[in-house]
Amino acid sequence: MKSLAQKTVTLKDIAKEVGISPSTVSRAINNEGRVSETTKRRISEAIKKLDYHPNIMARGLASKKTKSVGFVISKRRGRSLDRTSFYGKIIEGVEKEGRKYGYNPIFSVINEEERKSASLQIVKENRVDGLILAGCDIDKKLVLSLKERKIPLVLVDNHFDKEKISCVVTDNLNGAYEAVTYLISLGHKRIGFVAEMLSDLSFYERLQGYKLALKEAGLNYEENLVQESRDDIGYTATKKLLESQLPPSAIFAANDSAAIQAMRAIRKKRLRIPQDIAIVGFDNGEVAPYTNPPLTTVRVFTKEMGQIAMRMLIGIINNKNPLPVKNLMFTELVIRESCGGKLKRENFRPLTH
Amino acid sequence: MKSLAQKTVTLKDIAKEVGISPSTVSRAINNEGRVSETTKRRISEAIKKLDYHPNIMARGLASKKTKSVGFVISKRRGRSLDRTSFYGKIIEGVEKEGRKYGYNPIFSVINEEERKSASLQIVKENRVDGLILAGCDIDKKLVLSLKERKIPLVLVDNHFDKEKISCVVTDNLNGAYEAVTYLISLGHKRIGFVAEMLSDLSFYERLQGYKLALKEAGLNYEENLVQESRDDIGYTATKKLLESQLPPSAIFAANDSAAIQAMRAIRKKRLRIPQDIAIVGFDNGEVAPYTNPPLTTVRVFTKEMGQIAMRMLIGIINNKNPLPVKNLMFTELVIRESCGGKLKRENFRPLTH
DNA sequence: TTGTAAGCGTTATCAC
DNA sequence: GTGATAACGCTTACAA
Repeated sequence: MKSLAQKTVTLKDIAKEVGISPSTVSRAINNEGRVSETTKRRISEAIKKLDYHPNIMARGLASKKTKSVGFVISKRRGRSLDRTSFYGKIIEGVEKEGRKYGYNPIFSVINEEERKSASLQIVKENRVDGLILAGCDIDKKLVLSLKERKIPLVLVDNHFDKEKISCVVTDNLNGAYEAVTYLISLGHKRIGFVAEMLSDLSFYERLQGYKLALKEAGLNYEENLVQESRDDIGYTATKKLLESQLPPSAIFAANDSAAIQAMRAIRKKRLRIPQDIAIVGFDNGEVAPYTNPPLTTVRVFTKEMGQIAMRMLIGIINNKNPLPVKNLMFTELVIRESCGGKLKRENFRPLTH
Repeated sequence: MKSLAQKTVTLKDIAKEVGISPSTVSRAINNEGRVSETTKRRISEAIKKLDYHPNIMARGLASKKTKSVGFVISKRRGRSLDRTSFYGKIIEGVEKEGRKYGYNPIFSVINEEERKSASLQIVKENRVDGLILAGCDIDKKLVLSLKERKIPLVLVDNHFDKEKISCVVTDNLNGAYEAVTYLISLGHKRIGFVAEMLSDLSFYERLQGYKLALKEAGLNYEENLVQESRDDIGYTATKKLLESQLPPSAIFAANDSAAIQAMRAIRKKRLRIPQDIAIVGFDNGEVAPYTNPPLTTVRVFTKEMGQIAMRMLIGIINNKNPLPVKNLMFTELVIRESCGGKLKRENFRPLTH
C-alpha cells in the first residue's frame, strides 16, 4: 500500500492524474476563475489520492504572499518580571486564528540592530505578509517606519492614538474603574494605587480609571495615595502607603505582580488581608488563584487579544487599506478573597456610560 | 536622496550594478565556489548600496531550504497550570540562537486533526526545515512518524530514550537529588514528596532523584511520604502528608506550582514555613521569589534549553545524520527562605559521581 | 574565477 | 471553462 517513490507531489502531478493543465488545477485550488464542478471534484479527489500539499515557497514566490505573519516582541532592559507568559498567551491566540486561514506566525524578538535601523529582518527578506507587534516596548520609530512602507500592521497591548494604527488593547480605564468601584462598594473610602511605574501606558490608563471611579463616587483624589516603586514592583510603594499618616484601607495594584508585592509589604507590617486591608490586582495572571489569600483581580483576555489581532491583520493584508481600528477588549472582575469573603458583585454598579 | 522606484532589488539588480552574472553574486553571498576577493568586495558594496536582501521564498524554492523551523507544542486537556510561560522562555532561546544562523521559528500548536493524522501541516507544506517539539505532551506516534520521514527533529523537555531521538532535557534526577540532599543537610529526616501527578515524566524523574538522595543518606524510603493530587496540584497531597501520623518536617515539591499549593496547605494547618516545615520547589518560576516566604527551588535553564535545541537542530539539518544526542541540562539550587534563614550551601555535599 | 541556462512549484496573463 | 506560456527570484550543474 505504500508508495515507493518518495518524490513530493506537485501541481503538475495532480494535473497529469486528472488529465488537465496545471493552471486549471491552480484555479480550482484557489477558487479563482470558473472551473466546472466536475473537474473540481476530480481534482480534489486526485489531491486526496496523491496527498498533495501546495508548496508554500513556490506559492509565495509566484503570488508574493507568504502566508506568514511576524509576531514580534521587544524586550526592554530593566523591565521587572518578564512577560513571556503574557506573550505566550497572545501568540497562542494568534496561532489559533491564523490557522483557520492558513497563516503561520513567525516568532521574533527585536534585536539591537533592528532597533537601531528601525527595520525588521523578516520584513526585508519578504518572509511575512504582515506584522503583529506585541507589547508596549515596541519602538514608535519602528512602527512609523513600517507604516510608511505600507507593511500591514496590528499593535497588541499597545497603541499610538495619534498615528491611527490598528490595534487591540485592554480597556484599562473601565477595568480599573470597575475594580475601584467594587472596592468603594465594599465601603472603602481611602484607596491606594500602587504600580511598578506610572509611566507605563497601561498602568497610566489604569490610574485614570482609578481616578474616575473615585470622582464618580464623590471621593477626593489624593496624590499621596498613588505610589510607584520601580525596583521592587510596588513593594516600597505599598510600604510608603502603609506608613503614611492616614493609611488606605484598600489598595488597587496596577497589575498582579504589584499586588503580590503589595501583599508582601502588608504582611511585613503584620496586617491581615482582607481584614485590615483589601487588595485588588489586574491581569488575572496564572498565580492569582494561588496567592495568599487568592487575589481578586481584573481579568484580561490575552489569548483573545491575539485572535482578534490576527483577524484584523488578515483583513488588512487582504483588503488594501481598510480604516484603522482601535479594538478595546472588555475586562472582567474576578472576585476571590483578597477583598473579603465571598462577596458578590450585586452590590456595586458598573460603569453605565 | 530617496530612490523613486520602490521596486524590490533582486540578485539581478546587484549583478547588473557590479557588471557580472547573477550566479557569481549568488555564490559570493553563499560563500560557495571560488569568487575573487575583488568581486566579493564589489558585490557586498553593491548590496549595501542598493539595500539588497535575498528573497527567502525564491531561495527556498530553489534550494529546498526554508530557513524556518517549526516550534511546536501540544496542549493536553486537563493539564492544570498552562505552561505558556515555560514555552515562551524556550522559544525565546530558540529564536535567539536561530537568528545567528538566519533561522526563524514558526510557532505552532498541534490541533486535533494533526494529532489524529500524526502529521503536521507546516511539514507537509514544506514550510520548515526541521522541528523543535517542546514539552512532554507531544504524541509519541507523531514523533515516530516524523522520524521515519527523516524530518530533522529535536525534542525539548521530553525524551523517548528507546527511540534515540535528539533531545534536550533537564537533569531532573540530579536536580532533585541536590534539593533533597540540601534538605537532609539541614537535618531533616522525614521528607515528603508532593506532585500534581507522578505519571508525568519529569516528575517521575524528580521522584527518582528524591529516592536516590534518601538512599545515599541512609534514610528509609517510605511510600506514604510520596503523594500526588491531580485536581489541585498537590494541595490535597500535602494535606494528607500533614495529617499523617508522622508528618514530615520538610517537603520537596515536584515543581513550583505544587510548592505553592503545599504552602497553602501548610498555612491552612497553621504551621509556619520554615520553622515548622521546610519546603523546596522545582523550576524557579517567575513567582518563586514572591511566594511567602520566598521559595527555595531548583533552577531550570529554560531559555538555554531552547538555544541548545536550536543549535542541535541546525546541526541535524546541515549534516545529514549525526548521531542523536540526549542533552542533559544542569540545574542549580536557588536558596531563598522557605527552608530557613540564609543558610549557605557549604554544609552539604552535592552528587559526586 | 565566472557565465549560461535550466530548473524549483506556483500564479497570472493571455488566448482559445 | 481551459490551456499555453511567461514570470517570480534564486540556486546549481555544466561550460567556458
